[in-house]
Amino acid sequence: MMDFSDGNQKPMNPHIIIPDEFYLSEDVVGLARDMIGKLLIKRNENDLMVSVITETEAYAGETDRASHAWNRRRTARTEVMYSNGGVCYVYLCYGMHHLLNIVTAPEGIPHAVLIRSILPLSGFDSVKKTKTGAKNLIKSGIGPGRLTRLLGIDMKYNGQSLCDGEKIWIEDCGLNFKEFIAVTKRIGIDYAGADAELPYRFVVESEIADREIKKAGLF
DNA sequence: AACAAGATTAACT
DNA sequence: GTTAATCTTGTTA
Repeated sequence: MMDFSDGNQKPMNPHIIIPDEFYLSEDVVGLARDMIGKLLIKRNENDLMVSVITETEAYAGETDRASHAWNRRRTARTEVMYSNGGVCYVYLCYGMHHLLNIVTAPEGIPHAVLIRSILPLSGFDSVKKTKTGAKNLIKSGIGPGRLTRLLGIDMKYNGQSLCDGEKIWIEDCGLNFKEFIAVTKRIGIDYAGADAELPYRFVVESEIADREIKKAGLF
C-alpha cells in the first residue's frame, strides 16, 4: 500500500498520470467505463482545476450511427477523431455549447468518449461566484455543456493532447467507483435508430462520488 | 445557395 | 411540460 501522506497529517493527493497506451485501446465502451472516477485536470495560468469524471458516453466510430464519424464521415470536423488516441475532440453543439470528448483507439479509428459531467474538487475558487460556477459546486459540473464552460474549454482545445502535460490531462487517484456505476443508453441521440438503445453511458451520482472522495480522505 | 438538424441549457407556463 | 437561443455542419439542389 502506498503512503500518500506528506508527513504533516494532511493527505497528499496521489497524482498518477495515465500512460499514453491507455487511450489506444479499441474497446471504447470499456474506456468510457474506466474513465469514471479518474481525475480531469486543467492547467490555468495560475492554478490547476481538478475534477473527477462522473459521467461518460462511448461513441464507437464508423459503425455507430450516433457518432459524428458514422459511415466513414471524415470531414474537417471529424478529422481529429481519426487521430491517435489521447487528444481532445471539441465541437460546438446547438450553436452554443462546447462538448468535450477524448479521442481513443489508434490512428484511423475514430472512437471518442464524451465527458458528460464532472465533480469539481479544487481550483474553482475563481468561478464560484459566477453564475456558471453556481453556489453548489456539485451541480455546476453536471451536463456536457456546463462543464466545458466551467473549465473554460472551447474550440482552441480541439486536437489538444492529453499526453503532453501542458493544458489538460487525466490522472488516476486510486478511486474505484465500479460498484456505483449505472449503465444506460445515451442521451440526446434519438436519431441514431437501434444504436440509440446501446448501453454506452456510464454515470455515478455526484453525491456518491463526493461521499467516496471524502471517505478516501482525498481533497 | 439554401436549409434542416443537432451528443444542450435555461427560462418559461 | 414547452420553447428560445444560436451557428456549424452535412446534405440537397
